[in-house]
Amino acid sequence: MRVLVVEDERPFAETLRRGLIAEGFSVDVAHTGPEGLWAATEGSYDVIVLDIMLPEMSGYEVLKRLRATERWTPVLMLTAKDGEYDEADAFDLGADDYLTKPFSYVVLLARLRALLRRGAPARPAVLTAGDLRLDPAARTVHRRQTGIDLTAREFGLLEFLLRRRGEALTKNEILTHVWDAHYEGDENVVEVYIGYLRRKIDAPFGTHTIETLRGVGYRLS
Amino acid sequence: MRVLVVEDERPFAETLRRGLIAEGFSVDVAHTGPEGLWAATEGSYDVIVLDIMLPEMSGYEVLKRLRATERWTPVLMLTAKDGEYDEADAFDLGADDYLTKPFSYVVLLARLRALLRRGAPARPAVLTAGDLRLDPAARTVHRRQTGIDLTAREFGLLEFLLRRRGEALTKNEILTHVWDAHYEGDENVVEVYIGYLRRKIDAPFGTHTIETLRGVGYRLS
DNA sequence: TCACATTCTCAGGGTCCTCACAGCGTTCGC
DNA sequence: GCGAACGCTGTGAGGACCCTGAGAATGTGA
Repeated sequence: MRVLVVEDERPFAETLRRGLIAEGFSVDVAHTGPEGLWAATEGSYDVIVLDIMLPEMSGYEVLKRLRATERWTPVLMLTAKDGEYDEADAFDLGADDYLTKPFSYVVLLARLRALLRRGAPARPAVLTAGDLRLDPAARTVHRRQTGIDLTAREFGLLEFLLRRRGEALTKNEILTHVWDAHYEGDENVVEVYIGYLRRKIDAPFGTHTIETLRGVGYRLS
Repeated sequence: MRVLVVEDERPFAETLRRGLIAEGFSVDVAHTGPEGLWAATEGSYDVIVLDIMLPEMSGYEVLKRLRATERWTPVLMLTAKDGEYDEADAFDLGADDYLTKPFSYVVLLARLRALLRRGAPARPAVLTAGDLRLDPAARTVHRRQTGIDLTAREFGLLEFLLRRRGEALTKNEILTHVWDAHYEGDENVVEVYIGYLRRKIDAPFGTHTIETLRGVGYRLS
């Protein structure tokens, strides 16, 4: 099992390396963000331990760029308690687990093994946007700790928006994907359902996830 | 496989050249920025090794100008540890990888091979002009770190100008492309929307992106 | 069969965009 | 330096566009 450790504090990285090797892992270490990104992209690791505070390029950025290349190697992020970034960000970007420094070595090992057991997901199982999470398999939606009940249509719409997060989507596009390829009705039905979604996923939380692009369609942040 | 090496320190450039030839590459060397830019633009290389510190024109500038001509040859940048520019800049400008001097020759070779395997990246989706960026898919516009809100018409106009960057465009041409092929109204509407755009993308930033060509039309730098 | 949830249609109302127009400033030719 | 052509911009009307509440139609479970 190959592990990549991206960590700039050399003594700490060295301790980790030795410990993991003792456990039978094969370990590579990178000390900067770009170095880590390159290794993660080119090497074939089974799991990556990624510090958030890194020189030159943050772990945050490394993870983002790695996922942008469609590589879904499990990543365990190390976050400082008082850091600029937190767990929400980590999950948002596609981290599979995280640990807050300082942590016990035993816990790290346990989490690593858990990640390895799980294996690399073909693609992230859960779709997220900020603290909004949608699990297509379980057909559940959560914001923060709260579960949200959606009807089938609402769920389909939200899933589509999440899968194309950040893209501007026309009502027509939405209709053909969420409704039917040859749907003949009025586009207004999309507006109506966007309204329903907003009342369930935004209004109660004071958030503003779905943007209206006048004359174009909608976009999920 | 053709490699272009742009590097001003001649002994170092020569060492690189010999090494790469020994590996079976076909190698050209340029010793200044303009020379390198010309070679990169005119020749058809599979990969370019580009030093950042160059006489006359920095590697930074060479890369920017090369990408401005819509050439997406993979570029590996060589950065000095204490340099004025860093890796973040390199990536931002469209470098595909970079190495910090001093580096091991073996590492350079490995990275070069990785770049060649990956092949030339597809043309990036975003349209840019200086620090102005427009993403057609997301329908977003940014200048520096700031997001800019545009109406549908404004967005359509800016996208058209960006796609034909550097070209002189008559109002008529603009009307038929951004408005409608058989638009019957006054050409003044173009002037009006150019005005709107300038107030949003130029005035707040003290820039001057859209030129007026009196008696002709407009041109985006 | 009834009650309820869900989907979808429709129309009213508010908001923001688009564009015409006219006056003013700028540039250019003579 | 003058006049005319050209471009810029403030104002405001009209309308396209979006949101929403009401309720009909359809589906579903008890």
